[in-house]
Amino acid sequence: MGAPKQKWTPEEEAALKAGIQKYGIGKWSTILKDQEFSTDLQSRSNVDLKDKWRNLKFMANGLGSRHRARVSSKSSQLIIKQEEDTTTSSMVVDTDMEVIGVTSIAASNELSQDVIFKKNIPRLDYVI
Amino acid sequence: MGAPKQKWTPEEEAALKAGIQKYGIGKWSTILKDQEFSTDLQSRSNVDLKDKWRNLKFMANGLGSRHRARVSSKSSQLIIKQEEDTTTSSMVVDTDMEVIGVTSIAASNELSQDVIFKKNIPRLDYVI
DNA sequence: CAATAGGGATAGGGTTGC
DNA sequence: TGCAACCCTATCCCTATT
Repeated sequence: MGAPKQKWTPEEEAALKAGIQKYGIGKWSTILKDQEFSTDLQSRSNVDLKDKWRNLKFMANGLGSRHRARVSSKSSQLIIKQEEDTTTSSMVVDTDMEVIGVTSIAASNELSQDVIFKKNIPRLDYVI
Repeated sequence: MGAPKQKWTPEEEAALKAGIQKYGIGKWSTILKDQEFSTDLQSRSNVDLKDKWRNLKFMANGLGSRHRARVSSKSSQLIIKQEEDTTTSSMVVDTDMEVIGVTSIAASNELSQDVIFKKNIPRLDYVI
């Protein structure tokens, strides 16, 4: 094992969120190359950023980890999908820099759903 | 609520140790997939293997269970680290199939420490 | 080939039952 | 009550795809 397990610090988490605000979801390498974030994220790879974001997403939706969410009943299943084209997506961020929402628009024949979440107070009623 | 506490048999324990000899520490799923061990370990998961190995490790180091070990003073703390590349690691096993030692070699600039243990007679003097 | 998405595996803290 | 066995899940790995 390269690193025995490097826990994410609040600084790293904040840098990741700020990077997502600036470039959008899925632009992990772009975020890493930005001097604004590269200092805090020095010890992280683009894959690390992807994995951490996945984890944050599921933490925020109030259902716990992604594995727990997968065993929920089909009727209440949350299927979260991101749109790759940042020009068609928007993000909502509160004053504390907590990402509270991401809305994406389906392109062409690709299915898409909105993902809306908040860190401490899940707003599942917003989710369709 | 989970499984009714299935105690490890000597056969299972031996299979686990043999698997570790063959593939190295941390290759739990690989061990389970090997037909040589899958029979004896049929009722065990990769996580079970990991947990059992952790118990064996702490039993062997003479400090008792891992929960007790956590309250020991920093100066006497044992920090155990494994090298992932099995081609650079070796293991020493006695005739009774008791794992008595594992030595790993640091790769490139990565720090590494040896872990040496014995089941009944701790050999802490071997640990640096 | 560099990067991303997603499934899968591992590590380590926490919990439970005997 | 201590400990072996088991659970939870953040982090890390592997592979397919583009």
